[in-house]
Amino acid sequence: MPEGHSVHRIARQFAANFEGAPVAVSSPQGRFAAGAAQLDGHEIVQAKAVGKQMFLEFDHGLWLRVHLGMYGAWDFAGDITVDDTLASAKGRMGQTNQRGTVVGAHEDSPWSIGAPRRTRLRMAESEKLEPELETWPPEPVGAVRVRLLTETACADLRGPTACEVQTIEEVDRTIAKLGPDPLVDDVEVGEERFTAVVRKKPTPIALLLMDQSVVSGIGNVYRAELLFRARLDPFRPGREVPEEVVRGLWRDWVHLLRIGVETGQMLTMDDLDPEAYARALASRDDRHWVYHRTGEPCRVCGTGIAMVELGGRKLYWCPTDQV
DNA sequence: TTTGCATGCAAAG
DNA sequence: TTTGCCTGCAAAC
Repeated sequence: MPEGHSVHRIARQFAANFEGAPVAVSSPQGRFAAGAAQLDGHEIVQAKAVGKQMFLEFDHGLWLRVHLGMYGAWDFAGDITVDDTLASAKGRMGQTNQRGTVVGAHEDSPWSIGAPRRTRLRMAESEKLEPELETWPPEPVGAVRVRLLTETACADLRGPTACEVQTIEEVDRTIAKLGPDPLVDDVEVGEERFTAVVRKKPTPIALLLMDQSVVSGIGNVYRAELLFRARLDPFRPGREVPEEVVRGLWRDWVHLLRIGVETGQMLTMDDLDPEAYARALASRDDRHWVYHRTGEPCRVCGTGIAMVELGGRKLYWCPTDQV
């Protein structure tokens, strides 16, 4: 269940492991057989992420567009190398806590990015112990929509909302519909675009933050946390939010997205004191200000965290602090 | 053991 | 506005 940070990490994985070599493209599940045939045997020349969408450019000018949606995930296998920006996640892999649980198994790792998938993680661990028992290429697990396979690396996609072949014109059209992404667009230009749009709309700011045509990459977790960090009423119409507060939301998104891409986790309490922050890092249940904390006391004022369904998604906020 | 929920979107109705 | 995508997990039986 990825937000923008996961998709940028996936694109970096492809850039580090799949560019510049012929890729066997197949659809073990069958639903993408025609598309796979259009790409099979070509080289990936570029991996690009914009918001929650990822695009792989092949050497004959066709692109693969993937959107993971709620359930989608990529599983990587084989000789997967990570660049420096992903190395911290690799370092956490295989670490165990006192109960023997793999720390970070729910988080993005070099081997699995997207909705939680444990199967491939276990395979990656057993591989270290008994590499001679591993088969290559690995047997597809579940409904694999598309498999990208080089001599040394394998990527399986399951459960995506979107997986299609596009021309460059179609890619451009898709991207044109998206709001600014701090890791794609110049952050100053992005701030102006975001601020101008928000300040015109009568729509509640909570809905605008989730609107991918207003700003790219924010999902339900980051939405709730950004609003709390700004101490902003989620229902305030965009055009009634003071300009400096709107700009602050954008700048905080730039900040949180960078942390998310670096760590593979949606860390939103970095403004805590160091001790509390360390506790938050260590515990999955203690990680957010308001997200998924209905009825629990606000970490600042103690008021019960409120929740309503807005636009089909759950919105969490502190009715006392967010005004 | 079963049920329902979930970090999201697009297509169908 | 509703449905489908797919799967892991937590909560309820």
